[in-house]
Amino acid sequence: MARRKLNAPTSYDVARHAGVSQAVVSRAFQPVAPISDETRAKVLAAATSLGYQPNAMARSLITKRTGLAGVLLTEATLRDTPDLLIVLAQALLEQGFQPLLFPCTHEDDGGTALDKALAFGVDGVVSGVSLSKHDLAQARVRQRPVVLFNRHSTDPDALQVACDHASAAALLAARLYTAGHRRFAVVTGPADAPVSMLRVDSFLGRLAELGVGPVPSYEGDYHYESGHTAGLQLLGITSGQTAERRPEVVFCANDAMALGVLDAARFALMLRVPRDVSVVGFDDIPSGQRPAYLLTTVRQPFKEMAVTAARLFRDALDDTPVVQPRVLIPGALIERGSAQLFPDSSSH
Amino acid sequence: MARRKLNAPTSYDVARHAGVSQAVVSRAFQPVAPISDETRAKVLAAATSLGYQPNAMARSLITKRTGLAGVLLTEATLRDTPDLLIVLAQALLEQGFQPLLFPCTHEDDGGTALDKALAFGVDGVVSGVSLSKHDLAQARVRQRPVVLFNRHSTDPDALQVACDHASAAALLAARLYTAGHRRFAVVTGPADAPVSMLRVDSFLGRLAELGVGPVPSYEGDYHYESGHTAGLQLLGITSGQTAERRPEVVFCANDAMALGVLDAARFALMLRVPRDVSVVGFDDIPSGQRPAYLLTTVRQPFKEMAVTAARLFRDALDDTPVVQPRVLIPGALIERGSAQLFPDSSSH
DNA sequence: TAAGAAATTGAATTCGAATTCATTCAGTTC
DNA sequence: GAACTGAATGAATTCGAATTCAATTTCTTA
Repeated sequence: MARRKLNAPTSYDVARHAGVSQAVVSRAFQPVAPISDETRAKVLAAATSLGYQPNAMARSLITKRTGLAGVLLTEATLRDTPDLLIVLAQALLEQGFQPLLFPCTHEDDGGTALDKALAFGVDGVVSGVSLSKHDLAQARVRQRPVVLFNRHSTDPDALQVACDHASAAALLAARLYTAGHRRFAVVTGPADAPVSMLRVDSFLGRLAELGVGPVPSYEGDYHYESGHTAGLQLLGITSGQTAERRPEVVFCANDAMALGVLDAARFALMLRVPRDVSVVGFDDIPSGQRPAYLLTTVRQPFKEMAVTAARLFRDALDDTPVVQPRVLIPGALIERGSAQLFPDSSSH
Repeated sequence: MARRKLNAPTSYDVARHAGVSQAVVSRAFQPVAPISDETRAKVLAAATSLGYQPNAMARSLITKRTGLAGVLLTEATLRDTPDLLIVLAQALLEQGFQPLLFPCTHEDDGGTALDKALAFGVDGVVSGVSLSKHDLAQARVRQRPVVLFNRHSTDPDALQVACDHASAAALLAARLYTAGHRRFAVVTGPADAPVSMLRVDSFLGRLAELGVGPVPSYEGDYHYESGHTAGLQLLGITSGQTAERRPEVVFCANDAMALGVLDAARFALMLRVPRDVSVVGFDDIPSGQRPAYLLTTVRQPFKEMAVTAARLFRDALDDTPVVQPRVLIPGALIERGSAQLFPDSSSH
C-alpha cells in the first residue's frame, strides 16, 4: 500500500493564506453558515488561488454523507435500454447525487451489489435488480434508502417506481383481441425475471378473461437471438404447423426478442408482417422505431420514471415524509406497422 | 444537513468484543499485516457477529485511496455503444476499481467532469471524452492517472488506448476501391468529434492516394436521424442527381448514421442495397448485425480495449513502469451484405 | 540458559473537514 | 452609556480506520 504524499492544499493552508481559522474556511464552503459575506469572499479567493477543494473523504467522515447514489442495474438492462441509465444518471445528478454504478451479471446478484454499495458509503441505492426482503432490511438498519426501479417487493414500506407493465400488457392484449386476433403466442423472458412475469401474466390473464384458451409460449432470455429462435419455433412448420394453426400474434416480453421474432418471420420463414403474423413487443427501443422494423410496442416512460425515482430518493434521504412510496407510471401503446390493428381504431 | 447517528459498529466495538486493541482490528482486515492467524480469525469472527464493515471514508482519508475509478463518457457513446460501458466496468472491477460514472452531454464537458471526479476523490480516470492538455496537467499534479479511451492527446506522456480508427478506415477505403468503386460520399460525425475526424480523414486520405478526387460529404451528429437526412441529401435526386453521378459508396463515421443512410436509400429512395449503392459504417453495433441491415463495418474490439485500459490504469496507480503508454488496437473489417465487395476477395 | 532476533501487540498519532461551544465584536435599546 | 442582542470568529473536539513506534512475547541459537 504505497502511500504517496499528495500535495493537495488543505483547509489549513487556505486558512493561513486568508488569515482566518480553519473553521472559517470550512464555513465558507457551506451554503448556509455563520460567516460574513466579506470573509467568505476572502476565503474563496484564497482557495481558488491555491487550487483548494475540500477533501471529500474528510467531509464524508463527519457528515455521514458521500453524495453518492448506488445504481444497481443488470447488464441486460444496460445493453438493451441504455437510455435508462442516461436519464437516471441525469435525474440523480439534478438532485445532487453522483451515480455509482454496480453492474449485475445476473438478476440475483442484487444482494451482493447492495452490500458493496453500502461498503462504499453510498447515501442510498436505486435498484433495477431484485432485492430480497432481507437485503432491504439491511439497508434500512443502516438508514440507507432504497428505491426499487421497475422491480417489486412484498415489503409494504419499500420505495418503488415502475412502469405499469401489467396494465399496459393487458391493454395491449385487449387491443389485439378487439382487432380480431384469436390465435396468440408469447415469448417470455427468463423465468426468474420479475418484469417478464408481470408482462406476460397480465397479457395472458387478459386474454383468458376474453376467453382465449391455452397460448403456446417460449422461454427466451431477453436477447435478440432467443427471439429469433422463438420465432422459428412458434411460427415455423416444425411440428406440423399449418397456416390455419399458426399464431396470428406473437407477444414478446421485450422488444429485443420481438425484433428477433420479426426477422425470423420475414427473413427465415418468408412470412409477411403484419399480414401473415403480427409481432408486438415491450420497451420501445430505438431500433424498433426504424423503418426496417416499425415495431408496435409499449413505451416505458423512462424519463418520468427516472425523475420520480430520483425525487423519491432525495425525499427519503431528507426525511421528507414520503407521500407515495409506490409509484406506477403508465406505459404508452405505440402503434406502428408490425401488428394488424385496423379493425378497431376507436377504443382506448 | 441533518446528521443522524448511524448505529454502524466501529473498529472499537469489534476490538472490545474480541478483547484486542483497535489497531489489531484494523490489521485483521488487511491482506498482509503483522498479526497472527489466530488473532485475525478471532477478530473476523467478532466482526461478522457484529455486522462490522470498515468505514470506507475513514480508510480513504488515511490511505489516500478510494478504490473509485472515474469513468467519463458522452451520452452519445453510452447510447450508441452500451457494450463499451459494460466491458469497461467489468474490466475495472476485475482490477479492483468501482466505476464512478460521469456522463457528459457534450464532448467538451470533459474538463468539468474531470474536476468533479477529482473532487470525489477518484483514484484516477478513464476518459472517453476529450481532455485538454491543461486538464491532464491538473490530474497529473494531483497524481491521478488518466487513461484516454478512444481519444487522443498531444501530450506525449498521456496514457491512451484506442481502436486504430485510421488504419481500419484506410483499409476499408482501399478494399472498396479494389472492389471497383470510384464514386464515394462520406457522412461525418460532428466537426468537434475527434474520432470522426480520424476515421473520415483516413478514409479520404487513402482514397486521395488512390486518385479519387473530391468526395461529397455531409456533416451528421452521429445519430440515426442525421444519417437518414444525409442519405436523402447525398443519394437523392435533389440537385439534379442522376444514377450516373450518384455515389456508389457511402462511408459513415459510425454505424448509427449508416443505418439511417441505409433506410433512407431503401425505404425513401427505393434504391437497392448493395446493388445500387453500398453503405458502410464503423463500430459494429448490434442492430447492424441483424438480417434487416447486415451492415458492412469495422468492429471496435471493445473488450480488448477495455481490458487494456483497465490494466494501464492499475499499472499507473501502482507505479508499475508503464511500458507502452499508447496502445492502438486494430479494428476488424466485418463484411456483410450492405456493400458490394465481390470483385476482390483475396486482398487483406 | 542467556542473549538476541523475530513476531505480535497496543497506545498514541494521523488524515482533513465539520461542528460545538465559548468568546469577541458590532449594533440596539432605554 | 450601560445592558442586551445577535452575528461572527476561533480553539478544541470529532468522525473511524491506518499507521508509527515502543513494548511485550515468543522463538532461536550459541
